[in-house]
Amino acid sequence: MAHAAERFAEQGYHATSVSEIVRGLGVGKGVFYWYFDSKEQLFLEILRDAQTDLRRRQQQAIGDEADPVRRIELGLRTSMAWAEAHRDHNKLIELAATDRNFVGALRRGQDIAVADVVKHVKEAIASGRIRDADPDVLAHAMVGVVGHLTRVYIYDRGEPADSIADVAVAFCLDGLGITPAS
Amino acid sequence: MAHAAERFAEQGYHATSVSEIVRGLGVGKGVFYWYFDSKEQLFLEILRDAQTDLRRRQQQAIGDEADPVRRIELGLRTSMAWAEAHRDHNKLIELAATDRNFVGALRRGQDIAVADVVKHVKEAIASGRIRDADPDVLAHAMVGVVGHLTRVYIYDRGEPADSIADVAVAFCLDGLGITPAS
Amino acid sequence: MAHAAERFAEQGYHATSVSEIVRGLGVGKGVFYWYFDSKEQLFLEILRDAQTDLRRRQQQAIGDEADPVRRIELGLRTSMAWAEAHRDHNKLIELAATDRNFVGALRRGQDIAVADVVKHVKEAIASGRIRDADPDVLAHAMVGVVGHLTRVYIYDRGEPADSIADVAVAFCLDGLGITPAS
Amino acid sequence: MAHAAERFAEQGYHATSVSEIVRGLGVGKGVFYWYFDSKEQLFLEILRDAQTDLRRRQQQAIGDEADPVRRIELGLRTSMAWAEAHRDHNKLIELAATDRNFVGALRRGQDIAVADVVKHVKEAIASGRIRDADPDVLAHAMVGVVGHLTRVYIYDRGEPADSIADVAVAFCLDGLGITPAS
DNA sequence: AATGAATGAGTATTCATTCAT
DNA sequence: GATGAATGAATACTCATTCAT
Repeated sequence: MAHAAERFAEQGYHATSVSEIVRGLGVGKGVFYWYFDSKEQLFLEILRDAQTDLRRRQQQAIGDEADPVRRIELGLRTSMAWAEAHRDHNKLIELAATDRNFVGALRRGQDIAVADVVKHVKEAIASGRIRDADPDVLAHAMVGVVGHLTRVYIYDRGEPADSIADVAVAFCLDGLGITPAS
Repeated sequence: MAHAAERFAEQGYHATSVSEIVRGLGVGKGVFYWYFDSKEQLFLEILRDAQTDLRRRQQQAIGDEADPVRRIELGLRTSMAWAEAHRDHNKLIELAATDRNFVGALRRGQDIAVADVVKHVKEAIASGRIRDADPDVLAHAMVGVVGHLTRVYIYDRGEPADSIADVAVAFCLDGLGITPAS
Repeated sequence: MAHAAERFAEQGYHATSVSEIVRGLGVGKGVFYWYFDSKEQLFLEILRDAQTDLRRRQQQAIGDEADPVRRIELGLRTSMAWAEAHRDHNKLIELAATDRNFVGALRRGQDIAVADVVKHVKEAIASGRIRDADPDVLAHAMVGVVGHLTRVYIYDRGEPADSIADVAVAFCLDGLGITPAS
Repeated sequence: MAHAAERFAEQGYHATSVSEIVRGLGVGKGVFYWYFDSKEQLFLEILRDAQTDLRRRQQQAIGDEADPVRRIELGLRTSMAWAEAHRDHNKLIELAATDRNFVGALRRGQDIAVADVVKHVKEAIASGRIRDADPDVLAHAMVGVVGHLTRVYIYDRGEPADSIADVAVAFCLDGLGITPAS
């Protein structure tokens, strides 16, 4: 799966053939179909693992932090750090977004991720720390910021995740209309 | 080109065959190759037209507005309105981002679009209206917000562009650290 | 036809499209089909003209020469000179030999050409100037010599026709078992 | 390869489709591309094998014959016998001569074959058995005789190789200006 | 468990030919 | 006489998937 993820990330789903994947591993085609029903299922499996892994990292990072705003910040930073460390898997997530066959599975995972953020946002709104707006939209806005900045700065321009994360966090927290913790 | 854009948007580039495009138009396969050198060139042509059109709309919308912050806001709103009216073309732009063959052409167009925004941001920073940060990153952050909210709310959930644009604008302007015009 | 002959000679029959022929002439496709029923018929027409022209040249060259051996020699030399001057048409003749659709037409012309030579050979045999062998075979042997030497020396190596013709004639006349005219 | 050679010989290279080749063998199209990179490569492979085989036969036939003139004669006879037994492969050689894509490969093989003959001719000239002329031209003249007589008499008219070989040999040896071995 | 030869539907593209203008 | 847009059958080639070994 790691090898396949690499190939998919580099060349896209269609441009990567099963032949190429197994050749790169030095195994026969039969063994591929022993473990996976189809190329599509392989992709979905990698995708699910990626989403699961990202979520676990975020939960670890947030730990038992009490401040919801701080939790949001940790989530954003973890996203970018994870994306930097897992280029291939993150590329797969982008890939899945533009393919009819995968967009469903992708969304299921993303809904969960967004729900996590929404929880923190709601809490912060309740305590007056964040301007009163639709928490769902706010969460998605942050997802958009982090995703795009990752793509442009970390992937395309090769900048370090944490320096760009500083700007992303500043933009997002301001965008949420944060009032400093009293 | 309109019909092809529709098919590409719906099914993706690879899943849409030349056969299908011409069949849907009730014409022969040869006529396709009379007008386009290849399926790839067709896609690129549609992509370029889409990017050109979006940019023209933005320039029209901004007109000769003097306030840079207001120009940014108009740009954001126009993006979302255009995306709502041109679902297919916007989908194509998303598609292009995940395909090696198109990402180059896409980026060329996007660099121009971002440069437009960066100009306004720089001006606003110079006049102290926006927090002093890398204008390039700020512009990209806004692109991320608008793109993602469009995808999720306008496309997937079918909400009207202007109501979601209000939230997007609020998030972005706050994210820029705007100080109200004195 | 001259232009088409050139293209066919250079690229072969299949590799030369009707589009290319008319484009090179700056005319539309319609006019092509006004003058010719098909690409195949065009080829056959050029072929027939080429064979006719070669034969006329040979008859002119031979004139009313009385000596049959001398007539043979003149025929051989004229063949090579003509091939040098009409590279394209000669190439077409070679091309026709390997294509089912043209080999029939080609053979009809070649049979006539060979018959001309056979006449001289028979006469020379009758007068004891040439060894008594099947005149048909002898004629074909000479056709083989001239054709192949033309291909190799005149076309591929660009040598002048008359110098190579000297050797070809010597080989052929000796091959016929000529006894010097008494 | 045998089946493909047959189809190519009968219909020509372009008129023979990969589909037809595999259909005739009762196998799928994929298996063709498992063994060959392309239709072109298949043709080249058959061509090379044919040329290699012909040369081996000639070398076997000549053995350690001491007389260069006799070696030439054996070479000529072997050529015609081989052509009779390998109609398809010989046709392919003719086909290759008129196709830009194959003429290079063809020539490489033919240069070797001619070089073999030239060696014998040179030796015979040195010992005064053959008239002093360019041995290269003489060799090519014989190639022309044998090739053409094969085409006309063995292939088109179905005559036995050895009877026509007698005439070809007589013509060629006379053409070389042979003086009987003293 | 594993191989890799075999399948065949599917793809992009070409090109001789037609015909409304 | 002439144009060139339109046709569609045909072509070489790919690749996810199967299955006898």
